[in-house]
Amino acid sequence: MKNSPKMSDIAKRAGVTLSTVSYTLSGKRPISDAVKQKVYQAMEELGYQPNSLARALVTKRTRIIALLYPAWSSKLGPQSEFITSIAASATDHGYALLLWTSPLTDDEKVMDMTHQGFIDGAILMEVALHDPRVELLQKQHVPFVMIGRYAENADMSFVDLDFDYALETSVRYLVEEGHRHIVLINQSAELLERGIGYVVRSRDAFYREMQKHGLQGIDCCCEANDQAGYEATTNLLNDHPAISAFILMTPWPSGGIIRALTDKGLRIPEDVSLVAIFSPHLAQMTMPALTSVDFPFEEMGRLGAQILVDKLNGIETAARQVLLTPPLTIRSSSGPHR
Amino acid sequence: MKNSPKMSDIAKRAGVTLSTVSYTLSGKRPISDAVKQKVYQAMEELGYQPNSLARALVTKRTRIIALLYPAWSSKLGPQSEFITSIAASATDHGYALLLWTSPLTDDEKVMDMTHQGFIDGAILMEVALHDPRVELLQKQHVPFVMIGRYAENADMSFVDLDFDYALETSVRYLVEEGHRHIVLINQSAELLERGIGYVVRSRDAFYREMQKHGLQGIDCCCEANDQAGYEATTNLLNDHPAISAFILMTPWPSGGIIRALTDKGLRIPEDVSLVAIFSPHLAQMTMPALTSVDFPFEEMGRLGAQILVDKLNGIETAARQVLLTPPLTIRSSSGPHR
DNA sequence: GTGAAAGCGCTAACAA
DNA sequence: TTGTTAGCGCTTTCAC
Repeated sequence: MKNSPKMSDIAKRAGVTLSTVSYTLSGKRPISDAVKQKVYQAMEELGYQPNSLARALVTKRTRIIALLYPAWSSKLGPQSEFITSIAASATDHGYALLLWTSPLTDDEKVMDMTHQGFIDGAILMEVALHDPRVELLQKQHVPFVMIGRYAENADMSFVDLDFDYALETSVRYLVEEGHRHIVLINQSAELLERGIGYVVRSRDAFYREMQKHGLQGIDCCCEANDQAGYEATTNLLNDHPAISAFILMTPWPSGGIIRALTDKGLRIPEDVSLVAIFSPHLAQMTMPALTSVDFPFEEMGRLGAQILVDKLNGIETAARQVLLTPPLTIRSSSGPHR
Repeated sequence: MKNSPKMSDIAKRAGVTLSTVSYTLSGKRPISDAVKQKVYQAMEELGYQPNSLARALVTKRTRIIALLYPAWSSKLGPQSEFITSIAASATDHGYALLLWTSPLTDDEKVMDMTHQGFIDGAILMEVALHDPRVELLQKQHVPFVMIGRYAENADMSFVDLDFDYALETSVRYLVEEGHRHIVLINQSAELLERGIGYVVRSRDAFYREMQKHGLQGIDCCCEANDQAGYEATTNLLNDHPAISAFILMTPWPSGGIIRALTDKGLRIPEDVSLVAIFSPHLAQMTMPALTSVDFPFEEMGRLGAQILVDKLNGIETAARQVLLTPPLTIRSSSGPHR
């Protein structure tokens, strides 16, 4: 980092010019073997490392993509499962991933990094129905793809779980098993208020499907911890003793939920059925293992990165929209109502 | 991104020189209010966004730090809990976090990004006892801190959980509760073979403490999934029917472990005790909630970022070494042996 | 208080 | 096959 050799140093030592060194490195020009030898040797001897900052300044490509996620979800929780798959996929395509937390509030500074040329494109997480980041990115002509969806998605690329489908499937399954009193344990109230797409969509889809079956649903926002799950469940059970099924959108409270059920003397799945929308990992960590619409974090992350990279490479210019519909996997937490 | 205005454009429009614009922005020189006005207005009108790539080229600071983690742990699992806290902390200090997966195998390309001046410093995760990345970073004079430890840590900064302490504590607790046949469910065999610090240290500390009590321990590597947990437990129980306690180092198999126990007709904690070294979130997701040395992901990540930033800002030049010793939190998965 | 000009380390025309 | 040179968009020294 300190006084590192530059191309001119290599050139001097190899007895050629700067550009020859550059071309040797990039291979964009035929170079005689003799010269190649000398250049490589000089680089070796001096321990040369190209300065990609300088390179990026002229090529206008950094090979870095940003992952933008709201600052308030620093406890990203399960969402963080996206991160590793996006990063892995980006790496495979020769890109590095820059994590960039943007306070949704401060529109000005949000993109500080974005526009300054540090990134070639962006992936948005936790997209709200009306997300200021979307407009900003569009205005700045930064290529981006969303994990999640905006309200109005024409001409925008995204990858999302089809939450409408996920909740229809879950509700229908439970209803077919004879359940009539079903509750949706949704994400925290904060996320709902902020209008985060999947939180709103899940709730709406839940009620829509319940109505379709002539049933009245109950929904409830739950903070992402054990305790909150316990309390929410206890309260719900007190208020509506007829409840026989829960749909869980968030994993952290599930321990508390199961404990509350057990403490009430209710058995799973004999007395109460549980259906989750989790990653398979998490769905199988509880006892009993949860029936679940397995959330395809891995696939979604990979696809998101793929789509962005294609866009950056000019392979795909049209918007790509992917909605995934993984099947319901029946495990041990659900069964017929009796 | 496309034809964005540069400083010279602002200068022209404001009727001043390039350098005046630069100084107006940086505030490193007194500028008359009249000029300031004109400059700001011009920036406003043209929608100016400074190009930080160019800036970084001259200042030699990108305000980006890299998080290096081995490519093979793309399913970083719980380790990913570090990522969000590191990112949040970095953001607070004005740095962005660049995720960089380095194949431990290919020493050459590992640091591709590092040396090229794109990053000011690095945080290493999943540090092996003999980690090639450490030597590379040292050779390149890139400031770094480790989450985890090297074999030889003189003059190097790190933050780590004190696994010796964690295992001593766990074993001692179980022994005091009367358990004599204790097994350690460790991370996957691959991690152990690669010599990842905490995996090796945990195993060694486990046997050391068992020996201290005149006991013979059993350890077992387990892949990070439900099924592996089930099988490992079933096999262990068949081979050593006297086992009455498990220490769990990795969360994903725990569902399978609990199910295997239940299927054998063993109750927790009446017949078998479980002690985990997890994040509190995960420890409380199972039923019963796990007694655990709560893994301080949040704190470790925050501290790691803090230490690196201090180093980058020249506040702290000496190496800082932090070893955390969180207490054992007794929950419902453990009790006296009988 | 402001301006002129020399780089930062590289890429890529343009020439030979 | 190789050399020369003009930038990329900014910071900062040196002058005024």
